[in-house]
Amino acid sequence: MENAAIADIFDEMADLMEFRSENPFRIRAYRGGAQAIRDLDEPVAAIAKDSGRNLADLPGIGKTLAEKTLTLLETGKLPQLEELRRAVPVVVVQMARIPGLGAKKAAKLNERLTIESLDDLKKACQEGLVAKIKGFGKKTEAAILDGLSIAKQASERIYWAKGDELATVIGEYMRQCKTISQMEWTGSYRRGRETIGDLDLLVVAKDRTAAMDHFEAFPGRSQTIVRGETKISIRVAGAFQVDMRLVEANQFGAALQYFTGSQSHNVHLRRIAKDHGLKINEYGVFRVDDENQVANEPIAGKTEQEVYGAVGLSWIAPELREDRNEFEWATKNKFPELIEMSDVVGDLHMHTTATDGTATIREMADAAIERGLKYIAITDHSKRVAMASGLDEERVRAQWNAIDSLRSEYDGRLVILKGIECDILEKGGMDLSDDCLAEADWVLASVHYGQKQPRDQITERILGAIENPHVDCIAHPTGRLINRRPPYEADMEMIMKAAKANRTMMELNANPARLDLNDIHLAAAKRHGIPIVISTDAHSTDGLVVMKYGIKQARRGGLTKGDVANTRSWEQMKGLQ
DNA sequence: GCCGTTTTCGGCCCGACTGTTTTCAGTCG
Repeated sequence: MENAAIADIFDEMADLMEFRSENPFRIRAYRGGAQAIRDLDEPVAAIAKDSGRNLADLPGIGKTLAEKTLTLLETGKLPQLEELRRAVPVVVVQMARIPGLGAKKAAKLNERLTIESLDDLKKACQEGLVAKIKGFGKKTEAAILDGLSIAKQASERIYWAKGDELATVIGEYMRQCKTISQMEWTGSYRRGRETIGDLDLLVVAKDRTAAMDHFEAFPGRSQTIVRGETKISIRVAGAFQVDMRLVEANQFGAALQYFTGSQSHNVHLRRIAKDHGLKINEYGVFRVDDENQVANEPIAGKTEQEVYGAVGLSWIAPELREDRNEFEWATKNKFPELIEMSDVVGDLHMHTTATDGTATIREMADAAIERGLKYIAITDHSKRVAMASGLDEERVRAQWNAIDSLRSEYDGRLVILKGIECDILEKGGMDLSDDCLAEADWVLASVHYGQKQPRDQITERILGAIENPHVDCIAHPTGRLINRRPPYEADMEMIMKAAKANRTMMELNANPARLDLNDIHLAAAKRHGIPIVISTDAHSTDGLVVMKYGIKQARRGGLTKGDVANTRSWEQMKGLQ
């Protein structure tokens, strides 16, 4: 059983325990355990097998969760989970996803009314039955009816790239509001998570009412969820939630830290503050005396640097704030110097009109020069990908000849490499002959068919490609599409060991729907010492723009310039192959 | 359920907003 699957089970247990009003700290412990296992950069199964190590030594995992993990590894099942699933009706879980309803209210509704589906709930609201229950009223009833229609949309997380577009549009609109003197996006968007659940804007404004009015007048707004003294939430583009918080200028750093999260990062930071006799909230850092009295005046808060500095830590890049290794690094002030967009000098995965791209080699080359790149590899599909009219050996050689004759024209400006994205066949082996692959400057190997093969089979296929001496890099190594398609069942630990042993690189595909490898895998690859290649997989000249999303993901994985191969010149790259 | 320079019990991050309340629970982040 993979780490992610075990983590999902602990998370589900935490969710279900909420419906049973269990001790909230016990619930938090399960969530903490889930995160600890999800964030491991090695398989928990490997630790369990190692007689010299103990699962309970992992932070956040104690005796109980260690035992449950072992049970899951051995049997694939957990009796306590089955029990919880039986105890909590599915419809209650569904109800709790409606904005405004939580576990407690959903459980109460189920207890007082006969509700077996969301349709039953709708009917109960329409008949006025909900408003009669103690603790519920007319407004809650109306809110549930409203929430029912957007429950699915509202709970959907969007790609970071899509969030980036929205944030840009809203940001430009908000900048027209003259009373706003300071403004910054916070939350998971600032941390660069691959998906975004909502957007959070932090603002300093002289006239708060005017700032809120301006926000509420955003042309894309469909609804105002709440509006108070310091916080307003609206829905835009259908059901997507955008929050704005107003703070004083001397609180900006504290609020920025607070709202950037992650939640578990904040919990950890506040615990450290407590040990220092301090208290951190969104208004600043405050001294707490022996009597537990909190001082009126903050000792820090204007900048994030001040806030972290107050507890003896150096500033932590938002991409690292997931309560993984960042506090250890901050204590020693030994952070990885995270990669920057300007470090990238080459792009080694792109398509042309020869297969499913929309631009010619020349157009891609010109676009690459405009972006300041020094080299690109043209990597069209191989023949197995018939849908994209993949290249057979004759056509790929013709393309390489064309590249040869273009080279002099681009001499000194851009190196164009003869590449291929060669399919790893379902039955194993490469789609083009070794003789052919040997003629290429750059060979990507990737799985497009038979993605649902069992673990052993698909792992073997990928291992075969890694061991092929002509293959330079494994493209989109897990095949996942965010929110749409799960990763291959492949054994990533085995794949990484083989990649290291065979000097095969691994791709971070920067397409916002892929971002493959993910942050955890990137950290694992770094631990193994495998060079990562960040590539756009562009199918048009505009497609080259996605490199920035890859950089964001790489930073979350803790990668430095040195960890990423295409920050080197092509001459130096050849040494890695 | 986890954890320990307060170590085997007793804590566990912190606050805004809403609705239905007459002082607070639930939800959300």
